[in-house]
Amino acid sequence: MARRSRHTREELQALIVEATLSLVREKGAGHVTARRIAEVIGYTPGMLYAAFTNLQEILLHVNAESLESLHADCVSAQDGADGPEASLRAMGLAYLGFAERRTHQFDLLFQRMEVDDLSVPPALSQRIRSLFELVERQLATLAPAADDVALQVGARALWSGVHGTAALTLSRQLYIDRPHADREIVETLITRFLDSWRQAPS
Amino acid sequence: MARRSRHTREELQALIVEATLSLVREKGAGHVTARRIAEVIGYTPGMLYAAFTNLQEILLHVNAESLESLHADCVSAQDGADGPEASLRAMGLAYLGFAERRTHQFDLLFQRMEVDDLSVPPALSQRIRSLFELVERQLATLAPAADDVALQVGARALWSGVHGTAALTLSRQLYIDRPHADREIVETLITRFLDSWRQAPS
DNA sequence: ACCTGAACACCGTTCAAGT
DNA sequence: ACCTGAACACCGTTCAAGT
Repeated sequence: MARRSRHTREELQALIVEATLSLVREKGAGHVTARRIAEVIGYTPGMLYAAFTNLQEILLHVNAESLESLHADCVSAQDGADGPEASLRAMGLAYLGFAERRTHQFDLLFQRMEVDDLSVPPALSQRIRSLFELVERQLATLAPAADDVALQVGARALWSGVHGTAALTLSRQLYIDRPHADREIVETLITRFLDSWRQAPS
Repeated sequence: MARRSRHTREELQALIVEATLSLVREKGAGHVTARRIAEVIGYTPGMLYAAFTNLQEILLHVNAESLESLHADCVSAQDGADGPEASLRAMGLAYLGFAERRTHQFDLLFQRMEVDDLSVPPALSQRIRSLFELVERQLATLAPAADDVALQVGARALWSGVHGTAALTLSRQLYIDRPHADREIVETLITRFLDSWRQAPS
């Protein structure tokens, strides 16, 4: 086949990431192959290696997009909330909701990859930090006297619980027989954490 | 090559699982292949399919072994502890310790597999339940009035936090720059949860 | 210069054929 | 009966050769 079109490297990268993202959403990362990505965008597999160093780097960019969505979901969940506690609850439910609706993306996002020498896209690590900052901000409002370390540790303690609940729900390892158990667990977690946080934030 | 030895199906299964476990420990599940397993035990790859239906089933049995170790670690951590709070703290640290020492096993254990039609080995699901029961028991001691549902939800809320901390630490997504941040986070989590739990367990 | 097409060194899994 | 060896339909990645 002849040359199909002229795309700059950046356009090719965007095409590839978009195609890969849709494959991940539909089938899961396990079914994504270089040959299938190439097929979707109408190129040969070899061409991918002109735009990225390997398949793993492409998946890292998919993760950056996923985290962008997750972050946006959390921010807009907070928008409708009244006060820091409601805000944290809304964020927690949004996080669970993302894990349920975009299961394959969530899986890929938190699955440990062997990142040999690839640079993690800056958008990726930046968005994770931002997520924690959203939590820290609400905790700070609830306890203005808390210092930075307490806020950082507290936000990570609380959010590890939300994340763990989402992760265990997806891997069906929660072993509890109640409808919407995940939401109940996250509600409990947030209630109890804030209970204690309000009394003594340090 | 001629027949090398006579093994019953059960002996073969044990050989295979043991070989696979050691490959997982050394290199991670991503580097485990049917050909490598066969090489370790001195058979041909095809033979694996006389003992198991596929590679995935073998990995499920590896998970059963891993969970056995994790459970044993948690139980023996409790043995040295004085009282329910110390017991939960010791378990939490043991859980983190397992995730750190046996990283590849932990990864495989909580990575979502597409379990087509394979039966999860009963030892596997049973051990997860047992882990939660260890937590429930300590929570019950702290609040004898708590009902079963509160205990189940509480144990999962608390343990999702411990699990989430371990998972985020391994995937380097905690983004906090403190030595032993994971332990600090788990300590915080347990302290705050119990703080609230003691006051109002329901 | 951009992209292809073929190749290389791998996979998981099956199954006829050997012993 | 037990196990092999070869095959099938795939992989990710590279790179000489075409346009």
